[in-house]
Amino acid sequence: MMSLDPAESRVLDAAKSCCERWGLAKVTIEDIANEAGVSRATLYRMFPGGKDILFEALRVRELEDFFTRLSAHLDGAVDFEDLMVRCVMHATHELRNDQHLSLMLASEPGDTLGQLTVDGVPRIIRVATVFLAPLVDGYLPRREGARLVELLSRLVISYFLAPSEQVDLGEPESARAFIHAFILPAFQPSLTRS
Amino acid sequence: MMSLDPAESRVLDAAKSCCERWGLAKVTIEDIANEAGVSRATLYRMFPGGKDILFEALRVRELEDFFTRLSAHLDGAVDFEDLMVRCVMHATHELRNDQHLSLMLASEPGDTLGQLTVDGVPRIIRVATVFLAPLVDGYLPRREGARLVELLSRLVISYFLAPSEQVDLGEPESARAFIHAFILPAFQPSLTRS
DNA sequence: TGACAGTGAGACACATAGTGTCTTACTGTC
DNA sequence: GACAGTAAGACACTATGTGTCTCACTGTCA
Repeated sequence: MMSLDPAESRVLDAAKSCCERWGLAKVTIEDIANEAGVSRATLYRMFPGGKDILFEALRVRELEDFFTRLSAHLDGAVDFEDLMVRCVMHATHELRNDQHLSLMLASEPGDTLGQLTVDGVPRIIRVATVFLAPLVDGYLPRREGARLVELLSRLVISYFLAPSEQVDLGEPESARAFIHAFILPAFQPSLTRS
Repeated sequence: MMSLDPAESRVLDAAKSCCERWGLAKVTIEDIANEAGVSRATLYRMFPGGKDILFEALRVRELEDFFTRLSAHLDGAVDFEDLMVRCVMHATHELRNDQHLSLMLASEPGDTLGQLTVDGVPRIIRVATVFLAPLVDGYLPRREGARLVELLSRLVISYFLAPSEQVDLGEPESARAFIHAFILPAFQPSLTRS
């Protein structure tokens, strides 16, 4: 999406690492400014509104990075089913390997869960749609594609947070079976090809 | 040494884990009280003086635990040299494997180094002497024993903080060679046996 | 050279959070 | 039923963080 200037990016990196060290609740604007090597004034100039706006920006950046990495794994998909399977599989892997996320879940479960299940979900779905819609476009009408992306986003998050004994979306066979059983039937009628 | 009552011990555990989560600078008395499941009032009753006194007590406890574990490895020593070698070896291992210590060194290098090199050293040497003097008593006069313990304490700390390319006090052969070359000659004349 | 945008430093009033001390009421024990 | 120990919370005080400003400095353009 829109790329930040290097200074802003440095500040977000600082926010991230401060957050990992002390937890969201304990970080101060001053900590972040020091870590980034900028003055507090500059930080307020970049992110007017302070901590809230800053961490909001950080979440947006992380989210876009997430989907950028995810998209990279989706290029070679040979058909619709394959695309879906890769999508949920790699999204699941990304979530499971996300160092920052697991630290946040450990130290601030409340806020972090909120970001994954309540407050943050609309944004997640919005960003997911922006990134994934182009890939689905070849297979489904735009509206159906959006519905699909939303559905998969919710499912991946749910299975990540509360793993199932039946389904492991990180495993190719399991993911494929899942997609085959629950996703394809619902969207088959709208499929414009493959 | 003197054993704390269970409640005080719980508070110190809480202080330790809070400290690991947020760093010494960011912990509040309230955090610790909550973690320990006691009221702030009780905590002030146990440790009048607040945070300083509390963390002082924690350091004392950690130090005594350290030497208690160390002593356990020293029982089977067959002669003076063997005792010295086991001592520096296991002390070095303890330091290297100390989770809490390495977290502190990573997140608050300044204060932690202070505790290992400046402010804390007198206490370390005092506690080391109390714990180790009895073991050395059979070999050296009391005064010489104290000098030895102090010397070894300083050396172990130094080699732990700044590993040498020549010497690894965690390795049996290296530790033995070191003791043989630098410690024994200085104390041989005072040795009352073996 | 002189305007200019961006910055760091720090003053500031304000808000929030933490501290240390008390009083009160509750709980279990002897 | 006295007693010790505690939680809860009121309290004044302090420290820390916040958000906004001003000002002086620096490098970059014309």
